[in-house]
Amino acid sequence: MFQLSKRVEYGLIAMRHMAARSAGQICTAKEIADRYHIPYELLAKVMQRLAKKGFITSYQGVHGGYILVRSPNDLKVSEIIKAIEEKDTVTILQCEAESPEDCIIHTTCTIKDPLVKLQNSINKVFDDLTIMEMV
Amino acid sequence: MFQLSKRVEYGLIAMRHMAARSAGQICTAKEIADRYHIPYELLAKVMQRLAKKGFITSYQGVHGGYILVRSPNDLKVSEIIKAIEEKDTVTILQCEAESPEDCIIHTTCTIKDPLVKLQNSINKVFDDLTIMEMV
DNA sequence: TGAAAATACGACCATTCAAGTCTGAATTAT
DNA sequence: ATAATTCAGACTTGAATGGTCGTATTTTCA
Repeated sequence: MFQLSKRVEYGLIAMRHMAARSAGQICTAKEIADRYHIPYELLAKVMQRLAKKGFITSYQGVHGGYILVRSPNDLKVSEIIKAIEEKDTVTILQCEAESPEDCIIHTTCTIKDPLVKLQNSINKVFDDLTIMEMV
Repeated sequence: MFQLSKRVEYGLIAMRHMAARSAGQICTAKEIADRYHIPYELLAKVMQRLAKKGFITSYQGVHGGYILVRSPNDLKVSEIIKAIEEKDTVTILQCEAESPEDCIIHTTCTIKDPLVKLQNSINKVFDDLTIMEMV
């Protein structure tokens, strides 16, 4: 509970790794998987997702791999989490996640307002950390 | 992912509810379950846990129920989360949760340090919000 | 031209966890 | 006694997560 998924952890490790490389240098999924002892197939899927979302560019073929698109200091951790989880919010409250009407509690939910404020504070924390600061 | 569990949500709702009551007034699990349309059995278990951890005092029997032990402005949200989840840390990183040796990555994990800092910021957010501020 | 190295994509499985339910106690006021 | 409550488990179900596998497709290069 209240943990980042392995997918996100792997994604952050990969992004950090690429950021540490000199710009424009290509990285393969295999190389990263080996280096950090993480399962290749899973990492590969994460990177494919990151590629699809435009964070990294993919190159197929023998000397293929991935390259960072944006500058590390322009890459918020929050963005990467959202991309990997395919959500557009990082939400601690469950009722927020689905459509508000689905939540039976909704109308009587007394903790929502204070926790939304708390949510904003947490979002800020994730927004403020960039990949740049991780390398 | 990255959400509070229903248990925690229900627990916070219950704690807030009791805090809103005049001090010393007894509340039953059934009353709270009805009031907020949450499943009684689940809420009951959450409150039993909170009782065991000393946040509320339980009274059995016909006019039994629960009463807040401490003052609402002394009740950090972080404490309640930890009590309900039976963890002594609220941890976003998975490698942190188990014993560090279990994590194969551990030795090569590059994102740990920065995320621990981020963790601290988040902890602060949960520490700073009290039940008092929710009522 | 064929083999090798890489990404791309989807199906699949196993395990865990959360949520919820149920059953049966023990306690206590009336 | 009976009813209302907490207490303590076991149990079921469903979904999500982590991980694996198989099979394309693309590209380089010997």
